Amino acid sequence: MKTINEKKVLMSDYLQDLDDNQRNAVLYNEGPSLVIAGAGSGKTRVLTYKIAYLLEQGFKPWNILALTFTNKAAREMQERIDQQVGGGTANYLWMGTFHSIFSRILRRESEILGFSSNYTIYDSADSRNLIRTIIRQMNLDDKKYKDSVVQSRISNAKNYLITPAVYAQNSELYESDKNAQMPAIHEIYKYYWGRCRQADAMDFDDLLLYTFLLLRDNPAILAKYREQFQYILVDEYQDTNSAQHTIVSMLGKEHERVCVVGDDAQSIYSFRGANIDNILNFTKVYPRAKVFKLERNYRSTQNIVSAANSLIKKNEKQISKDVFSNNQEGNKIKLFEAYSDIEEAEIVVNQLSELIRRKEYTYSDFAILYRTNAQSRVFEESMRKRGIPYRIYGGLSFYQRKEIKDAIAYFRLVVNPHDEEAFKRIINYPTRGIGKVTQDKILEAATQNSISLWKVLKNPEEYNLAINKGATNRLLEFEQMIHSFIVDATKKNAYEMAYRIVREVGIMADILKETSPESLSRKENIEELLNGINDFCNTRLEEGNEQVFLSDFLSEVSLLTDQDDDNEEESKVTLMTIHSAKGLEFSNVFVVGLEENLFPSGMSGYTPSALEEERRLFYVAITRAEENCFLSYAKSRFRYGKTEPGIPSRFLKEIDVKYLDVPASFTLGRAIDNTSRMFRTSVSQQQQRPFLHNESKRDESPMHSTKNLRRVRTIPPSLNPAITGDQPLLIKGQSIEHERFGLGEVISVEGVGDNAKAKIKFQHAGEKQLLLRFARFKVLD
DNA sequence: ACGACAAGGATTTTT
DNA sequence: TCCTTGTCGT
Repeated sequence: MKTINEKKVLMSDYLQDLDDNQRNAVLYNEGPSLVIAGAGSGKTRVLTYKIAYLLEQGFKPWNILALTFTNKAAREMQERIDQQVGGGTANYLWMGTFHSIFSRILRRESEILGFSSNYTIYDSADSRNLIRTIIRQMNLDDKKYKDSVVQSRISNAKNYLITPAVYAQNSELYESDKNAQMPAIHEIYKYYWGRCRQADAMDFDDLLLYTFLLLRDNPAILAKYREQFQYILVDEYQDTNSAQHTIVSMLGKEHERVCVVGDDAQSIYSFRGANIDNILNFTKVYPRAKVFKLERNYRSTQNIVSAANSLIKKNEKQISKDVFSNNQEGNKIKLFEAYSDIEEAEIVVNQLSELIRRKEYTYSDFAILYRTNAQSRVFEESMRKRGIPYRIYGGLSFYQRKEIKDAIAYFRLVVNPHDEEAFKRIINYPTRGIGKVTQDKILEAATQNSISLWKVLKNPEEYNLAINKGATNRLLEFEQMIHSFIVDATKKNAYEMAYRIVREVGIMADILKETSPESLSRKENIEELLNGINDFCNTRLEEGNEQVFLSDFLSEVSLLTDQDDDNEEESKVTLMTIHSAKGLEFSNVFVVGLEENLFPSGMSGYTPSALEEERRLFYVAITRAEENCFLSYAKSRFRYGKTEPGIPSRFLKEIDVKYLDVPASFTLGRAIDNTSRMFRTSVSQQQQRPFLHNESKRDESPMHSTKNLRRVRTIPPSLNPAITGDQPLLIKGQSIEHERFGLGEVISVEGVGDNAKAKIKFQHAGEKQLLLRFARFKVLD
């Protein structure tokens, strides 16, 4: 079905792997270009081939800036480029997420902005907590000032490059805040800004905003990066916010070798500040821009593509395009109607098992996509009953678990003692008799004097901390403990430090004093974390770094989320939200819960622009399917502890009916049938409900404990036993197999014993310098 | 300092 | 209904 295959491509003929439009997009590099890449049209292929082509044309990898939204996308692209150009060249590309690339720049240039190069990155929980603290300290009514709302307003401001000073002078913002009963937001923002600076911390939005300020206010620095980034590529341009858009324009200003790739029809992140106008207006901002449209869908059947087209046609705001498929016509999209959410799950699971039985699909060929995570439960239950293996995406990620955050908070404090959020998190965890009263006093003193909590702790007398002898001693003890870590952290490697901290600080002891299954899982998580740090160290050492510090680990980890590609062998049905499914594809897709007030979401307020985004979301959902797409809705649904009636989603009527296979009972446009709602609460419902929750509670913990842990590999930290002797282990010309880099040949060896290094040329991973003490490999001949 | 209990809220979430 | 957060009593 796929006309383009994934085989390794030779330099000379890879362009033949592209269709005309793709090839034109790859070959045009004279000025700005916009590649409109319809769903399934080979967008990543164009990007990777383009970069390979640029390298071939003589661009140096470090002169190419390629920005993505996820680490995963960056990683995948890097791998694919590496396969094409080899030699490890791809490692020198400036390729990564906006946030990781910008944080790299900021660490380098931090001083001029008044930050240290070890600045902490606050995640959104940190920033929300700080905002909550500030609201309280300002004696504002936290009923009116909801931390999440304030946070999102501040975040929005930052995404539009509005600093606190500018915010305070903007009457429009003030009016809007006043109307929302929150006239003091500009002040909260001001304090929040100052507090982050005192803490030597940036939140995610700051990484963009400070990059902008850096470039705007320092012509020499701007010139330097303009010169460095000779070519700029941006993936998923429809998801960029104003800050990202502006920074890209600044960097690309002179040469305008800017290529952005995206699909306006798949813009589904406006709630995170993404501005669809960035892609819609690209040609206005860059009048010379050449537009390439990739309209051939290689993924889905004609029916699926046509159905999706007929839906998205209803949107006003879009770039005209004519996506088509030359694949088989395929089956119509089948619509299922269910009485209840439970029945919906039954129908879906039945259909799924039937297809597996008949048509040689395996579990991993199926995805169940929904609008909200809460919808997963019934499907889980249904599949569990039938013994169908499944995997749920979403929920708490590894790095959001309490024990992991606790441990990392210690690491953070050691690397940057001014980190307020880390400080507050662990000052009394594990319990060491520093209670709320003492903490509040420290916080007050720090706020009054505009300094970090750590400075107060270092110098309690100077700030007249009115605390008793006992508390003073305990604070001193804490300070000394952290101090001793700080001293070591610039000498010892990250793993050693982390291990020591986790043990000495008493986190492990605290976890182990319980014996529940949960605490076992917590212990395992901490171990995973340590193993991950160990892995991280080893990788860095193999790459030739002399030493790897805790700060090195932290600067990476704060921008990681574990959108793991899980290497699970077992085939499983995928359950996820539509948002998380973007970019993925499955043979068979079920899009469920197509009801008013759910999809489109009731929270959207049904404003025209929100509805358009919901519609795009539906478009994304349908276009995930390669062969079969199924839609379903339930006439009643259990939500927030109550059963609620469901009306078929308006979107169902928007798909041209000729691509649909609808049940006899379903009349498009019909008003809901009142009688059918009444059935919902009858027998089966009431018996199944409690059963469902008991079951899921019991079974979920093992599922969750193993879930998401795959990010870090569990390899025991051991030195390579073969290397401990003094004799040279490797000789030039030998073949080895490395655990991560695969087959390779020894090019040269230098040093002996612990310091022995070898240069290895790997078949796929390019040339690498390995410190043999740490490298994990075996000699082949 | 911690457990028990009530109250309130409840999309989506690449970093 | 479930989760998080805050308060109260010990």
